[in-house]
Amino acid sequence: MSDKEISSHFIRTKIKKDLETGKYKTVETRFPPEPNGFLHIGHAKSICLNFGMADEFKGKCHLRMDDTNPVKEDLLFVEAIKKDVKWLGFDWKENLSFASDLYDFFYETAVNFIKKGKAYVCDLSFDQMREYRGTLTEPGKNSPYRDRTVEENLDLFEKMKKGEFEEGSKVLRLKIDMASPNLVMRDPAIYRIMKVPHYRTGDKWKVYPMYDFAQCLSDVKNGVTHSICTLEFENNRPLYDWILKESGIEAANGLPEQTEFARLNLSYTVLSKRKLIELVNKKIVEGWDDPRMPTIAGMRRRGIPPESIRNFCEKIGVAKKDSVVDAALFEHCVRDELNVNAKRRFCVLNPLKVVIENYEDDKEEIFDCLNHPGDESMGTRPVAFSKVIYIEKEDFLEDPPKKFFRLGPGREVRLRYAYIIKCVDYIKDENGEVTELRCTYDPLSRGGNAHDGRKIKGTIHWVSEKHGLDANVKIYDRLFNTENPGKGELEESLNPDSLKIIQNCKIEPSLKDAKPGERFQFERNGYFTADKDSDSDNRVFNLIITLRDQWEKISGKK
RNA sequence: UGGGGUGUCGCCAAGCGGAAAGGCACAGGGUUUUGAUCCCUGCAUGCGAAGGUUCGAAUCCUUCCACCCCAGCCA
Repeated sequence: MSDKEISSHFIRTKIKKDLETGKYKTVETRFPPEPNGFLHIGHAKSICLNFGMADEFKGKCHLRMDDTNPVKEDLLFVEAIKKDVKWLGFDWKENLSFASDLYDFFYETAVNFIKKGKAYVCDLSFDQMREYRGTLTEPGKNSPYRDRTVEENLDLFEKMKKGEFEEGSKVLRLKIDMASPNLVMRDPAIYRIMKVPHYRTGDKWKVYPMYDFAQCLSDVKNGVTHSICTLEFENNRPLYDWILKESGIEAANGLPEQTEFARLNLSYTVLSKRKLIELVNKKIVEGWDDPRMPTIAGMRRRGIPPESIRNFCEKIGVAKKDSVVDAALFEHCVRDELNVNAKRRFCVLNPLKVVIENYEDDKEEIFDCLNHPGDESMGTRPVAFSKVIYIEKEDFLEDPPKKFFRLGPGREVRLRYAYIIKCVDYIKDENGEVTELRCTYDPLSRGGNAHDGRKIKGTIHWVSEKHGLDANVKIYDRLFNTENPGKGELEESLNPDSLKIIQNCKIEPSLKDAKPGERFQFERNGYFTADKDSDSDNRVFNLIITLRDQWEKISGKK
């Protein structure tokens, strides 16, 4: 990729400047997911940004599990996250860490805050706490427990840790300013009692640190310089800075600095963890890796190449403006990648039988078909041809319009790589549905070119009845019908046709042992990959994405 | 009506005082044994609005408007 393709964004500009001015000697970033769900395309933006900046400036990027809430987190998610980051093409090397590894450090730091008179144990209930906090327009008031002595606080916090108090009865708070116009600074709670075992530390702890406390401390501890997060944490930045400064911690790389960017929103899908969990729990989709999900796992199963996700993340840019990226841009990136790398194959989705009357009954011919018409280095594969073949039902019309470049009574069409055929008759069943075509072929058109130079406008794909194999194909479409399904109930905007299963499709023999992860273009139909449930007895393909279809527009307009 | 942010083409997004990049989408046209790909062409006298400063403003100043975030012992 050449430099001119990469337009700069404000974070890259900032890092460059920080390095030039010597503010930081090195760049260390981090991607800090909470292991309470699967990663999605929105996370991919953050992953590409964080790992991307580290790579570009020869720094490091940490993968840190932000696990400070034992009731939500699970090892299952940790493993899924690691798999997804790796699949996307990033390597955290030795820099994998867990906030939970730092629990002792957090605790000691909290104790130091108490000793300095900067933190206190507060007995206010949830409701009282809310009352004392004030509102957006009115200042809060000091907690009656705010002036406990250092000794008392130390003793109480120690007892909290030992589990001597009920959950919810006490919290440890920072002593900042209850009148601050920024609610985050109104004596935020940094430790709460949770008598819940943690998936990594077991039942060692009865108190757990909260986000604001753990995030900045994890960052310094990791040696992070540029702490990149999303816009909603902008209000938390003063607290991030306050904690680091007041902690007095010396950092080899200098204190980390938080920079916020706008999270990704994509039209026609949802990216909030809550909504995604809802889709899974309500069984609207088959699971986190349902190919319709915007999760990394779903996209992987769908067949979307990781390169296209990375390219997409580069194309959308990084800024501070709330925005909704057009799903069409993502689709473009997927097609762009697949067009270059997917091998071409034949698959007839809705078979219509064609008998070539003047072709010898038992004759067979093998055609060498290009794996990629634009890239000869990808080679060829042999495809067998015979008297009876299948073509797409929609490639024949009884009464075709002038612009229909396919088959109709008396019309000619080219069978790709094979022969020119002409429809001489067709058979219908009692319902009036066309069930079989009778055609003749032009023996002098072997390979597809007419000997007399006549122009054949249409070219269609085909599969030999004798040689072809059966397959089931899952045709996926967007999960939602509305641009912003995030508003309102999910059910209201679901696309009822987001999954259609087509059975008894005909595929060419070379597709027999296609494996998940191998991606093909089924010519004229779209890009497909073998599903994880596919095997050589029961082949199942997933539609990754269709080809752009000009005909759809032309015919739709008439 | 507290504080923090953001407003440049339908959707993203460069630009940072010298005179509106690029991508997607869309619309034309060309090539084509995938109605795919590819290749041309078009697409903001305008930068949320109004004033002002300047020879010159999307870029500086003033006022206004719109939208987003914050009152979890979530992250």
